[in-house]
Formats: sequence, structure tokens, C-alpha cells
Amino acid sequence: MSRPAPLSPPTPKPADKLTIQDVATYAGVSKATVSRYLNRGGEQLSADVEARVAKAVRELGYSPSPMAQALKRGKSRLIGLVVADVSNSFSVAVLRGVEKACRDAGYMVMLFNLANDEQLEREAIRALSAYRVEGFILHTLGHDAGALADAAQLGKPVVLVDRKVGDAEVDLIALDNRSAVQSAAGHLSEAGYRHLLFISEPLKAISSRNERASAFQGFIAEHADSLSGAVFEARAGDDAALDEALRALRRRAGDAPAAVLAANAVISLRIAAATARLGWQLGTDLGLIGFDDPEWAALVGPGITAISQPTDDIGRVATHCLIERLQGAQLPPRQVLLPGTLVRRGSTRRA
Amino acid sequence: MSRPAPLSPPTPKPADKLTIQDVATYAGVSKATVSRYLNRGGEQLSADVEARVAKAVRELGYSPSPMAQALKRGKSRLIGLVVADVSNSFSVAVLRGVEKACRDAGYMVMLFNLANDEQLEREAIRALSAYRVEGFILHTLGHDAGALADAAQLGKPVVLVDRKVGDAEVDLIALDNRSAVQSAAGHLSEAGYRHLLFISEPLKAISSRNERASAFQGFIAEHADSLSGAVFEARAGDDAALDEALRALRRRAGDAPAAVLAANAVISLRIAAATARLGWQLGTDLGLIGFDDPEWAALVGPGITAISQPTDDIGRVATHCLIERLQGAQLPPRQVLLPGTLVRRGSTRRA
DNA sequence: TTGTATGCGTTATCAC
DNA sequence: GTGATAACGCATACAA
Repeated sequence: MSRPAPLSPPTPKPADKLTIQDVATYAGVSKATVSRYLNRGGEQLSADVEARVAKAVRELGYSPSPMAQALKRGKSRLIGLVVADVSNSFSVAVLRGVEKACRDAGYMVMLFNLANDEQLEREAIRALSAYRVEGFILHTLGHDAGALADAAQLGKPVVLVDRKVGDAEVDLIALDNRSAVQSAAGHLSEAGYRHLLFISEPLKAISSRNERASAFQGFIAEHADSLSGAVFEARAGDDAALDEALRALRRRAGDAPAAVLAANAVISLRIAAATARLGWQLGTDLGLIGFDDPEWAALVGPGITAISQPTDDIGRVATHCLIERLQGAQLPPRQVLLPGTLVRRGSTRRA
Repeated sequence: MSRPAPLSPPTPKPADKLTIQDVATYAGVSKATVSRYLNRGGEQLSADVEARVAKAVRELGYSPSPMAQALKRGKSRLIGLVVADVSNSFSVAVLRGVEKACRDAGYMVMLFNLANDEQLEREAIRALSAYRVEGFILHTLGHDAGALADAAQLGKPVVLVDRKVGDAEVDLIALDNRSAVQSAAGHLSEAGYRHLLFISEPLKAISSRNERASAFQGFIAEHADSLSGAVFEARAGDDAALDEALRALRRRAGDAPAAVLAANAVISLRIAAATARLGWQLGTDLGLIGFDDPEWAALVGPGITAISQPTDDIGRVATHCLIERLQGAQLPPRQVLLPGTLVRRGSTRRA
């Protein structure tokens, strides 16, 4: 038998463990030069040196350690994203927009899911702070102004998404709820529905739900001559109460057409289920339009008319707002309200 | 007027900017002592010193900088999570489990969403590597074995979730597809359905879809005396083809009951929509059972019977597997197959 | 234009 | 037991 083969040549360091020193040595220059090339893009470098460094970086596959950079610069290039509930399609959609925008801007996202647990909100801020995120995008449960105060006290910018918390003076990116409600209720009115019911999950401290409810009531007040309307809070699991609310709506309407405006996708779905239970046809027996436009909206019954939220934009704008602040912009708190889009489907066709 | 008030006392450093040195000074000890207290929990410390340090840490609200720790220890305590599509309810559910488990184990999650873009898979590995994640949990698109190779070459452990990629020899945590298919098909058979159709999105290179399809065919082959079955790949958007496949199924069945096994929730929904179009009643005219059990499954039609996946467990187990490897365990590649749960609903009741 | 030296906040190896 | 001190990988002020 032949002798064992000689040890394979010293495996090159994985790209991961390469330091700026390795690159410097390889290129025959000093660490500082490599650093300059990396940061200033070879601005103050001789063509020759620049080429050599570029080659070294390329061939070695070097990428600088964000840890070391963070330590040195005092900036982590990390953004903390706190989300009310990743199981909620709206949360996820925003998450998607945020993650993409952060990546494009050279930031990374650290995610913390509250799973609708109000206790966790402060914990989230603390945990992410410990990791030295530079700022927060917060889809809050609205209950804990303390968490927000914590962040503010740390001097870290916060951008709220979809929901305010307390009367905090921070940036907010959200749907233009008032306009959206008007366009939704207007659509129902144009379609001939005369008796409307706004149905939401319990309003609690969640600002978006409250805004939608009061915008609805405002709309009804303005059109009291032609429309009637009421608000109903549907408790999770209590289908009997929901069914009864719907029956009451149609009793009130008599022969006139009645319709429901659902405050979010969860409610839309429950109403679709309720109409099936009651043997009603969506559109003809009961109009339905709902906030949010999940993938199943087009496929349930005759299709559910929806107010589609520009979730990608919300995420993107929130990210940009935050990054602006990270770069030191000293602006007053902003509110960016984005328009929703009405998607007409069978559930609001009486034909 | 009195003179302006004296400057407020120098605001204490935000908890964020405190260093171990601040704590040491406050407690009247050296950095080394504080570090020892933090890491060994005051094992080799005099009671007196331990108490003072503990007090200092508590009162200042100090928490060490993960960056500095990462730099020094060569470990980032970061885990990279690559997800096929955050819009997919299965992906999200796994994400939830992973995030929770990581947090509990003192790791943080860096998220990368592929948005079903096969091009992005390598990019994801690279980006997360640059951030020095210690390992990956990968919900792959199955297309790019190269991405996996990249990770392996970096010497970073990878745990796959739900889907294999190529024939890579790495840990895999997934549903026990074979058993799940057997229990699903068995359930249909017991309920009296005789002619079955397995419907999936295009199988492509996605291992879970292929496994389910072939397990289905295996089951049919074993029960050829009492059952007939076929596989149909439904292209996105082509409802006509889907409708025709369903009609063909019932033609083939004649008077005998026919049922569909849907490979995931997207397909379940499309079939529910199709039956509505065709004017069929789920359960009586056509049986339906689907993989995945999203929140709307109970509310569509008479309720859709489902194979619920233990998504939280999948995420949790994947995380534990990964962490084991991070701690140096040198085990052969493992496959952990978790059982699904049959949730009986109206869509498989012929009564 | 390029190199040398310092320090970011930690942990770990020494001494004492 | 405890305290100096040297790295970890990088960016930068200063020297050359």
C-alpha cells in the first residue's frame, strides 16, 4: 500500500474568518489602505494599489465583520422590528416590506413577535435594545405606552405602523382610515345598500380600529338622510351574537338592502361563515366589504369586496422614515397616511 | 427674571451606552471582576464583591454589548432564518416557532425572505454569512443546491425544514408525509369515498410535494381493490383545467363518492372555490381533505377537513437541532419526521 | 498617497 | 480572589 496521501494544502480560510489583515497581506499593503478602499471606494488611492486591493478582496471573497464595524463605529446597522402577531396577514405583509427595504438600505432586521401578548411589548424593546438595534419599527398592541417610553429614553428612534400608542409624538405610517372608510361606505351606498353595520373585533386600545369605527359613524351622520348605520364589536368565538347582529340588521332594513363593513380580514371571514350558516347569499341578501385583501378574499363565496392596504408601501415608507432619523434628521413627528384601494367583487353586487 | 436654571445634572448614560468599565467603577472593582461575575455567576468571588457588582449591574441597568462579545468570543449568537415565502402560512408558522425557540435559547434571529424567488437563495446565504450568523435554518425552494454548498463550505451548520434540497446530507425536520398521506387517504376511504384525486401545485423540485404525491400513489396501489386514484398538478391561475379535472374525477366515479386530497392550503382554497363554481356541495358531492390547517379552514363551506402540521414543533425542533450543532455536537445527519394531526370537518362528511 | 498607532467593549491569560 | 493587560477586527487621527 502506498503511504497516506500528504495532508491537503492548508485549506484557505473560509470567507467568514478572513480579516482585513489577510486582505492587506495578500495585496501587499496595510490594513488602513484596505479599509480606505472599502469605505471610500478607492478615492484617495493610487490606481495601482486600488487594483491590487480590489483583486485581493475579490479573490479572497472578503467581507468585513459587521460586529467589528459596529463596535468601532458605534452603529450596528440593525433595525428592530416588533410585530403584533406574525400570524396576522397584515403584520406579515408589513414585515415583508420592511425586510426588503432594510436589506436594500444595508440594514438587517431583528424580529420580535409579540404573539398578541401585551406583556411582551416591553420585553421586546429590552431584548432588541440589548442587541443594540439603532431604531424600532413597532406594530404595537397599543396597550403599553411604557414600552415606547423605554425606547425614547434610550434615544432610539421609533416609527409606528398602523397603530398609535397613547398620544406619543412619534412617526406613524398607516392607512388613511378616514378616506378608506368613506370610500368603502360610499361604495356600499352607491351599490344601493341603505342599512349598514360596521363590525370589528373588540376596539380596545387599538387606534386603527377606533379610527375606522368613528369614521364610519361620521359618514353615517353626514348621510343620515339616505343611510342608517351602527357599530358592532364581535367577540372572538361568539358566533351566536354575530348571527343575531346580522339578523337584527336585516330586520331593521326590512325590504331595503343591508350591508356590512368589516374592520379586518378576520371579521370578513367570520361574516362570510355566518351568512353561509344563515343561508344568505353574499351580495344579494347581504352586502359585505372588508378591510384587508388576503389571498382567500377572491375565493370565498362570490368574492369579497375589499379595501386593499398598501402593505408593502407601509413597510417601505416606515423603513425610510426610520433610516432618515438614524441619519440624524431632526424632524417633527410625521404622520404618513397612505390610501387604500377598493377592490370590487361579488359580495357588493346586488344584481 | 432669575438667571436660567443650571444645566440639568449630567443625564446618566442610557443603559445602552454603558460599558463594563462603568459598572466596574461604580462597584469599585475592575473590569475583569465584573466580567467574571457576568459569565461565571459570581462563582469565584467573595460575597462582598459579588453583592457590590450585582448591585451596580442592577442599578445601572447594564447589559453587555453583543457586538463586543461576538468580536471577542468569535460567536455572534445569531441564527439565520431563510424562509421561502413569508406570505405562506406554513412559513410563518415555522418562523414563529423558530423565533420563540431562539429567543429562549439566547439567540436572535436574522430573517431573510426569499419571496419565492429562486435567484435569491444564494444571496440569502451570503448576506446572512456576512453578518456572521452561526448557522442556518432553511426553508428552501429546493432549486439551488449551490446555496447549501456555500453554507457547508463556510462550515456553518444548516438545518432544513419541510423540504430537502438535492440529496444533501444535513438535518431535516419535516412532517411525516408518508404517514400523513396514509392517514388522510385512510380517512377518505373510511368515510366511503372510493375515487380519489391528489391535487398539488406543480411538484417541481420541492421535496415535500413529491413525497406526498408518491406516498399517495403508493397508498392507492396498496388498496387497488377498493380505491382508485390519480395525481393532478394544478397550475396557478388555470381554473378551467382544475374544474375539468374535478369533473373528470366525478365522471370516473360515476355513482361512487369521489374526494380530493389537496397538497396544501392554497390548493384547498382553490378547490373550495371550484366546487362553489360547479355548484357542488363539499362533503356530499365531493370530499375534500387538505394539508395545512389555516385559520379559515374551519370557516369555508362546511369546514375543510385538514392535516394540521405541528408547525410550532417543527420550528422548535429545528432550532434545537441547530443549536446542538453549534455547540459542537458531531452527529450524523438526522431526519426528524413529526406526525400530523387529522382534523375532521364537514368537507369529508357524506351524511 | 500610504503606513502606524490607538481604541471601540469584551473576555481570557496572566500575574499578584 | 482580584487586578492589570492583551487581543478580537475594524476605522480613523496622525505621521510620514
